[in-house]
Amino acid sequence: MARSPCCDKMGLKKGPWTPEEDKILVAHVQKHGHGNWRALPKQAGLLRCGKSCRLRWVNYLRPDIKRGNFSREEEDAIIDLHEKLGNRWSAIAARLPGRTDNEIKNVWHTNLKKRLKKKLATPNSKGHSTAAASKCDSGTWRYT
DNA sequence: AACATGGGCAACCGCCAACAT
DNA sequence: GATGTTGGCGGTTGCCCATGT
Repeated sequence: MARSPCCDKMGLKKGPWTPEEDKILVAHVQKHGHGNWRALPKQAGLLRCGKSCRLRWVNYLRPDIKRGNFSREEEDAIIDLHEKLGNRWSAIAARLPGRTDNEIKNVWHTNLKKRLKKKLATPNSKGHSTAAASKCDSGTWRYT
């Protein structure tokens, strides 16, 4: 299938978004919506590709996004959903209002790292590899 | 006080599926 | 039905900051 020549276009900005760009994007989306991400940056006067705009909006600028630390309940929900759904971050995010797939993915990776470290530090269950994880009834994780 | 290391997060890349022509 | 376009998703990378040495 054809690949979309998105960010490789010359003259498009990459890297962190500035507050000015955020303002422009928010104002444009609130006024016109985001029917066409590809056309949006041109209409809004942003030197970004549509993908970049969409990502910024979905992961950071959306008004319904809940910022800040994850509660214990949310973490438990992520763990539970991950067990059921696997790495379907968007599906998990859909069940956690105000959270984005990117955020959940980040949390998972950092938590997984922590848990792996913990597990290696306290090898109370011998012979487990690190290939897969499963939840025990106590809420702790086994990497089998 | 300076440097090294690790963690957390935002953003990018590449692929795929759905839709349009 | 074939081809092109767009949006969406998951994996990965790079930067910044906090902490340790």
